[in-house]
Amino acid sequence: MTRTRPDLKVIRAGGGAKPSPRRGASDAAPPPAGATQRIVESITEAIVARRLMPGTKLAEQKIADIFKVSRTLVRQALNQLSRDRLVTLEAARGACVAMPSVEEAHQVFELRQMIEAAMVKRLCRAITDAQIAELRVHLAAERVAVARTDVPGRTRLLADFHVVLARMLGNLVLAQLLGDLLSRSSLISLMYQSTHSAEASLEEHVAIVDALERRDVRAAMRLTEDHLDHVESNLRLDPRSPDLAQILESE
Amino acid sequence: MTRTRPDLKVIRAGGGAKPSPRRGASDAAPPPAGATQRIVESITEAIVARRLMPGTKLAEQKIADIFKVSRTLVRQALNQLSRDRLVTLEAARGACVAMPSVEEAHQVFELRQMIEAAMVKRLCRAITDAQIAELRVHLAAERVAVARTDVPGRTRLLADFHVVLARMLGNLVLAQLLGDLLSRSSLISLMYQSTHSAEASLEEHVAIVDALERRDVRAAMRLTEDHLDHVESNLRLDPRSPDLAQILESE
DNA sequence: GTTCGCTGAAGTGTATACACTACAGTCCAC
DNA sequence: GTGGACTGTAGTGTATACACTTCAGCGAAC
Repeated sequence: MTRTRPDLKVIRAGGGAKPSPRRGASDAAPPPAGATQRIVESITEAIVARRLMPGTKLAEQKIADIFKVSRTLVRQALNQLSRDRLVTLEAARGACVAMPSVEEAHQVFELRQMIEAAMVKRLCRAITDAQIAELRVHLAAERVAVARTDVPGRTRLLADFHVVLARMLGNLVLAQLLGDLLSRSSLISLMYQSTHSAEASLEEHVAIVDALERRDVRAAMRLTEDHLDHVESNLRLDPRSPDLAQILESE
Repeated sequence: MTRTRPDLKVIRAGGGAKPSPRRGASDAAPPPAGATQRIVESITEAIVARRLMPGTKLAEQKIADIFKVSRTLVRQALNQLSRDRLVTLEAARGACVAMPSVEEAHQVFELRQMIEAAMVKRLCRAITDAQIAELRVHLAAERVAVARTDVPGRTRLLADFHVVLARMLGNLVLAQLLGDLLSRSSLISLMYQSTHSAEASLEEHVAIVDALERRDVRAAMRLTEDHLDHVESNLRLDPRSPDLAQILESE
């Protein structure tokens, strides 16, 4: 028996409102930019915002009805999402919101550690005072969201911090890659995290910016690696409830 | 006027023969793994093997005829390829083999430098003697291909060296990412490289493996960064013929 | 009572049809 | 002779149709 299948209409909750300024710093593709992209962004946002739980079946026709389009466009969207690893496609069985394995979770965080440490290293040499100020503004926004326990907002801001860093290197390829990894990280957190300490993440972000301001390469790298270690170790990666549910369902 | 449009049948030359053991160390999806994937791999292989030149128009119906399928599957394949940045999709104008800009080329190599240096750093602590031996075997194969000036073979082997390193960390996410970046690098080399010194690349690979064998972290990282710097600086990234052609065509 | 096989519904995989956009070549007006 | 509007064609964007796979439910045989 499948658990309470959440109504797929959650996909649209707040869907088109936030055009998700990510995924296109170069191609400013506004509203008429293909209906497929709209579907991709809505579903991505729904997953990252934790309205769609891992394992949720994504039936093509139902999504098509919700968006008032044909299955053709939905299939394109699901294919794209599967390349982002946010949904899994099983041959002739359809699409589900992905359930990343413990191993995959670890690999994603390891890769982020490698990339973000290298990124911060270069940033120490390249960052300007204006960019430092910009980071301070971002941190202030994080602090507000954390203070008012605005869960969706703080989740997004805490993740965007890393993308903002990436963009400051002026490397769009890097920025997009990190955006993808952060989406996957969101899904992983959703699946395995019990109580993530948003306050701790915020303070670690502050420490990283402090190190950047001092141009302290060694400290910035170590703080970044520690931060990601900390986030990962706060996950419940030991075989517990989510995996249990998965096992029970697949039997 | 478009330049001499090479016959699209080049897509199939040697197509299904080499199932391209890349792109799926986990999902061993052999022949019946969807016709779409077959098309993606054929076109990818054709681009990387330099049978399809940058800018070549990829008309859906023509490709559909070649593979004896409907446009539906071709569209799926082209969408996937566009996410790999190997082809560009222009709204209502169709698909072309991508022509990465100078800026994008630099960003790809910068990202590779960041990732591969970090990868080699970790590898110094984790690599086993058996894996060193495996690398020596790979280097021997590279040497043979370089010696007999087997251009397609040496190109593939020189690129695979980096993927082999990635796989040795046991991180599939990393390995797949690097595979994608190497495809893009191949396209970039194809577009901008005049005479790449395969011998130099080979010797630099040897030096990296030597450093790995000594577990010399500092040297391994520096050699890796230098290697990629060298490859990039051997490209003709100054505005020359390819860009000129591009500019003339877009006016 | 359990297990195997059947059947029907639901859903995916692929092909085809049709509308619309972009482009080239032509024709007409000036 | 040149510039601009027109029209035909090629090609993309989306929808729909149909075949096939999967799965749940039911019934019969053991």
